[in-house]
Amino acid sequence: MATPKPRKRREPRRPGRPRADEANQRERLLDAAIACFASDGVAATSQRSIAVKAGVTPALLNYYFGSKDKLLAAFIAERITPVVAELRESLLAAGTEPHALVGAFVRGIHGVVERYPWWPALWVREVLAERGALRDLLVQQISPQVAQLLAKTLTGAKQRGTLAADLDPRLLVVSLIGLTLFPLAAEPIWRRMFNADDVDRAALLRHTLALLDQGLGGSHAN
Amino acid sequence: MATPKPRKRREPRRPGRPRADEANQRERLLDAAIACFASDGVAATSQRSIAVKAGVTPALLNYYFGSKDKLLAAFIAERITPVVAELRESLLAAGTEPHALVGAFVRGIHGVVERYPWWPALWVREVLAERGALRDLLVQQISPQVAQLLAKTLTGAKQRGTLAADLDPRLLVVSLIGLTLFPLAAEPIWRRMFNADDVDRAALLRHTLALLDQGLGGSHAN
DNA sequence: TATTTATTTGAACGTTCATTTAATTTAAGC
DNA sequence: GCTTAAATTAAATGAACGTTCAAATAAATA
Repeated sequence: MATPKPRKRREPRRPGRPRADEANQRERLLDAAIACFASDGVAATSQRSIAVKAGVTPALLNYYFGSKDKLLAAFIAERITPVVAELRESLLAAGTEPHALVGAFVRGIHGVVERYPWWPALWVREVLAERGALRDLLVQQISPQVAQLLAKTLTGAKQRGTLAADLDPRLLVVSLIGLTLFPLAAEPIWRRMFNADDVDRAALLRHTLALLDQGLGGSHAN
Repeated sequence: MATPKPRKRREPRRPGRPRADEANQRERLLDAAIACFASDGVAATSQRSIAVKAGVTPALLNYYFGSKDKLLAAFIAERITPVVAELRESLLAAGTEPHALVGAFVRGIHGVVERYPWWPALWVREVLAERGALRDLLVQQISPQVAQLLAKTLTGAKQRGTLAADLDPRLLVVSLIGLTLFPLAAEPIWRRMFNADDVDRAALLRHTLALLDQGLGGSHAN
């Protein structure tokens, strides 16, 4: 467990306003919630487990957020939406040439994950599931800002011939996400699986860009 | 909902052994469980919700499976493991040339998903999560049979120069899974997102193989 | 036909969940 | 220093959970 346990272990915290240290509880609680969401999934996370991780009682969560639903809403508004807006900006700055655009996307995702390690696991998990907690958000808000933008630009590139003819621009967006988000989400697994301690994020990034650039390469009969 | 509701709707089923129709309850219950697992996640699925979907009481689940844990174990043993073994066979039959091997993998996954539509969503969801219900299974049993086999063969190919030099064979396995399983898991989403009713599974397969074959293609300055 | 065995429910148990309320402690403002 | 406001917990609520068990009903066997 990465999260530090509640500071001292002395007597079990009594009621009452705390001694002025330990400000920004709200942010701490959000952090704890995200950690639980990422490891157990949103639906399977109880307020109790979040509270335990943060070293408080479940009642405090409702003091700050009102309810479980509102806690999720706060998480989305304060920790998801801003990052997506940022990602969109970097795409807009990358222009319309496919290799540059795709590179910007892959690098952009890597950049996000660098700062928010929980991002890919949570994202993959809560979007792909039929009743995932972030699914509606993706389709209604994120997708227009990022995926549609990408697809539109790639469609233009294909018409100009700067994108291979047998690729579907819309499917390429999906492939891109699968090619970046998935390996990052699965990182702990393939590290263990392949004893791949020698591979760092930069190597993963290079590998991904190389695959996108040229495919498998080598000679082949097919 | 795909699962047919309990046949008749008359009076609310009393106790007692049923009238000889409606055999293989066990399989029906497993189907219902899988449907719930796929849409809500394993941890968030209650026995009650499975029972409701199958039109029985929660007690019956425990009659057939003993407990929630054993139900999960039965699901894995009876519905996951056999398919993996099958997939492994098709890889062994594909030989060692990278393009053929990779093609066999991609086609193999598509074949599995054709028969078991719940496969990708469940897989992605329960493996990527830190405490996912299938994670240990993957690392300890599936991975050696499929992923390690792939990685080993690809490593050999790279040494013989039939695989691009700047690809990492182990990471390529991860890329492959991301490139096939992820788009299939996300199918309902990108269909809606891009109004992509014109794209069928065969088109997705062609697109994926094309991307693997040549990358983005087109002309580029980079 | 009589008896045993298999399958199913209803009802109950103790646990955990999200949420509310009252009490408690400290900080902040006057 | 007094009063008010903010932050926190303990305790309580009712709903949902997994599980167990006796009773009920039909099938299978003798």
